[in-house]
Amino acid sequence: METNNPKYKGQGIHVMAAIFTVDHGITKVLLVERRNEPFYGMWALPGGALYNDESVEDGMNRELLEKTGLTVPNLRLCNVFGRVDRSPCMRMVGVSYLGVIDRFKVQLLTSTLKTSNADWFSIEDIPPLAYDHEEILKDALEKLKENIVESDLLETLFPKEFTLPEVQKVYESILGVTYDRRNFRKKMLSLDLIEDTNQTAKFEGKKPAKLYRFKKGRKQKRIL
Amino acid sequence: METNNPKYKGQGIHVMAAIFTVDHGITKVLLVERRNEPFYGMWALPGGALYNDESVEDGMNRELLEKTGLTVPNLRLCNVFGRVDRSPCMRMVGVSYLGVIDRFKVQLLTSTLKTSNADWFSIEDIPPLAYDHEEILKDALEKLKENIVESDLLETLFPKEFTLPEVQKVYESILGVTYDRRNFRKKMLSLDLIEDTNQTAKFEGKKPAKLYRFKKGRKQKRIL
DNA sequence: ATTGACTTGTGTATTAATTACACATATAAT
DNA sequence: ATTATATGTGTAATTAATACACAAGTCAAT
Repeated sequence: METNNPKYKGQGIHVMAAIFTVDHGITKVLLVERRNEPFYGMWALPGGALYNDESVEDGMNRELLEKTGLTVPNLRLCNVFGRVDRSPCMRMVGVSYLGVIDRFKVQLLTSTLKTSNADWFSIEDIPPLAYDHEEILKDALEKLKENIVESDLLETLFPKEFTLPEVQKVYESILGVTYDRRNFRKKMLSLDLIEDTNQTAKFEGKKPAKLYRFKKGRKQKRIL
Repeated sequence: METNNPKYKGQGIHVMAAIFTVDHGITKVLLVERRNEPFYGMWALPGGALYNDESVEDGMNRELLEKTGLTVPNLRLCNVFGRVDRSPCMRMVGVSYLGVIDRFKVQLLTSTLKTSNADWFSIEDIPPLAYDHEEILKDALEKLKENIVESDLLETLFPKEFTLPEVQKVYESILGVTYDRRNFRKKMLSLDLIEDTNQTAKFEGKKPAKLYRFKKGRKQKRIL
């Protein structure tokens, strides 16, 4: 077979994830600090080399768990990075994934075998990244804007109850726009996606906001 | 480096393209007949193994050219197929691309070193395909429906002049819907994407239709 | 040359969706 | 009690999408 043809020899697949969160109106991304060469000490998107005995998606989930302790639902393919020289050691094709999660509802591993730190960085203030991860992150942010209008990605951020001002703030942060509160509410309520829980919660400390939840068994829908 | 770790050894990347065309109102896809094992004699999406000295995109373009003689502009990433056992010989991660082209404006190579035939197949009547290409094609067709509303994909089908009934028929074929002629025309003309050439051509043999062309320097736009 | 069949081109009225906009209410802090 | 702040609510205006019918250019048949 072609395994011994030098044309194809020594290729590998690199998976990495851009996991976003919204923290008090600031869109942030999850980065890890490398404990090994190459790029020792630099920050990077969590990820690593794909094993032979796992699917690409399984590899992505394994790497995320190993390097950050997180299991992120609704991960989706983001892009493929295929430049010949994008990795200094061997020919690695990069496959990026996109996800969102509520950083306050998960516990981050800040040190693992291969990472010496992990943290959330404002997308306005990203340190220099290993490999071509700056390009990959920039691309993922564009895809995030296209994808956040999908209801199931939103549910990943709000798996239980949520208030409408919370949801609005997420959209405004990620998309970099502002919406009229009445129109946003009207739109969300008209989609038959969420239901009132008849409870209230304080979102930002003043008048209590109504709590909603996603309806069961709904279809994925475009929200905005 | 990790090259000798059996966990990562013997991985490869497979690129393949789902190239669509619309032929007299029928959506068709380009397939090639394999001249080699595995899957000898079966039809498959054009593609092959990525070389070490080429980017993923370059590899896709090379494979397309080698196996079909075509250069397809505006090729775009479609999906990644990462199951462990999707290729019988070695671990191959599949990367699929999506494109459209006017089959009457290109010359197809019907026999090459690795293919004994190439042809356009109605998407309603696809033969059994090699590897997991049936799944990949089905996925590509869904993505085509999402992507055909982009102006630059449309321009690949109509690089020079075109009539509005032609464009409408393409949409109706690919999306499987019908549009009111007046509303379709109004929408297309309102987008500031196309301009009148002040010429006419016969589209389907009766009253001559006006010829339009895409404006230069326009931005990509969502059409429907 | 006339007729019939076929396809293209055109405008308006209706409906639906989006946008713009102002005030009352619940809570916390003083 | 007063003040500050964030939440909840309805209606009018604008814009976009949809529904719909007839005239005109070409070709083929007579």
